[in-house]
Amino acid sequence: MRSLPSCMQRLATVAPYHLRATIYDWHDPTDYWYSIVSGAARNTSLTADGRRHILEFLLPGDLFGFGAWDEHRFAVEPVVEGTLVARYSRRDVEALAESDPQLGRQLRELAFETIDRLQERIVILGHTTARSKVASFLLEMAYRSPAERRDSFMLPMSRYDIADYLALAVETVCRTLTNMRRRGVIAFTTKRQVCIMDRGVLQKDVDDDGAWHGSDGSTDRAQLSGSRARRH
Amino acid sequence: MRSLPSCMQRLATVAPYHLRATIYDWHDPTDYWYSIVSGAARNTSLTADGRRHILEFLLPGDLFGFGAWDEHRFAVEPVVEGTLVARYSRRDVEALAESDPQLGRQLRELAFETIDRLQERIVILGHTTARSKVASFLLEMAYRSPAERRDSFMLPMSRYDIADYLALAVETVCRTLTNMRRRGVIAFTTKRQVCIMDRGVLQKDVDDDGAWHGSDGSTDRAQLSGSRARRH
DNA sequence: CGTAGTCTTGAGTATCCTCAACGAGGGTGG
DNA sequence: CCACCCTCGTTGAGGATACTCAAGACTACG
Repeated sequence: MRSLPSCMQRLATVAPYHLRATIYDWHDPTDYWYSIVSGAARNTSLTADGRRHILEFLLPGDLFGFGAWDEHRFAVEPVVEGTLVARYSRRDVEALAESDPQLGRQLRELAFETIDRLQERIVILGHTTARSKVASFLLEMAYRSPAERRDSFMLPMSRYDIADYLALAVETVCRTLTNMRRRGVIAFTTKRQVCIMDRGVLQKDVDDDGAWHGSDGSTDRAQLSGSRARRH
Repeated sequence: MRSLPSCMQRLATVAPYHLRATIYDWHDPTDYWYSIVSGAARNTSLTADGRRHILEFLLPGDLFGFGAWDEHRFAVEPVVEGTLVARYSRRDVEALAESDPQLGRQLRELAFETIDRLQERIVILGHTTARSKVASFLLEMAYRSPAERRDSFMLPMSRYDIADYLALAVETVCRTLTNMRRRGVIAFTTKRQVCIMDRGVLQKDVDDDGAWHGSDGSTDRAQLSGSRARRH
């Protein structure tokens, strides 16, 4: 995780957020950019029928609030009490970038990182089985955890948040996690503290998306038409 | 659709691509940025089991190839024969931006547009029913079509591409389109030319995601737990 | 200790996937 | 010119996954 440009740090206003508060809301003007200092947040979209969808989880170091519109189209809320968020005046930063092309370049790089993160996210959502989605999610969280905690890390969010993140029902998330625990792939010290016991199996769960029956590979999938195993 | 900065146009190299060619491939160095001049392309990810997933469709005007890595992590291929693509040397453009903060700002804006597009994409993928996904896809394509063709537009990609885009089986895409046609929501002049007959119903299909049974609203969804209708 | 929210498990059902088959259209070669 | 092949598109039948509904255990907190 790249750190933010030092010249931005001087423009930062850091504040803690309560669980019920919003860091920014739908239709708020896009006057600020933000980054998580500690804690975690979720970028959420509320659909017409009151259903909720989580676009991304924001962890320490992530810069967010980017957009080409005048108003935010989604809402960002903390998922842990007292999450510390740094706020930067968009106008001030852009004025600074006007005279400092180096900062402009760094801002571009940060936007590119957001693009990478979102693209990876789309790949995860593109998986079709619950097992593949949950395995992807766990590996993503492991990857985004501090390097010394890649195999035993905290899930700051609730099971409901995970469900809305993966577009699954809460019950399915629970069942899948339980199944992985019973298979010895993961373990829980608490409900929110997870240990990856067998990263290889977890990766295999990701890759086996769509290959439910008969993993012996006897069926020549390359002969089939459709999205399953197409040669390009 | 915003047009690209004029000073970038001078750096462009335009070339047509055949169907079997790749505009850029996995692991290619990220030395160039690109934009579609005419035609269409798909940004694809090949998974371990040979399955394919389409991250986004690229249409005329879209700038792409952004990323914070040295190598591309996905491949972009044309979906129509002879797609015209403009190529820009990343180094040249960034060098230009170094001396022209205005261009740097425009590049940021373009990256922000990509972020917006990807976030919208995640919302679509987050829908759970096939009907909702396909309806979202049609509305997205309508929105991205030229303004005078918002209700009768071309689908440049195959049904297989649509399936891999929405993480559905081809057969499900076909069945859903057929169902929409039978309901009089859409119509086809050819297999690739679609007319939106009732935009309201289509929007309703998007919103009714997850509300399969009993659309009378008698069940107080706010009382239910889980991702279905949570008060936040 | 009661309440509210989170987490988990069970039972039944519906949607979507897989497998299979067929028609349409375009390109190629005998 | 027509047969042949290949891809794309569509429809049908059956089965499995994930959803809904339901209920209970667990945790935090006033």
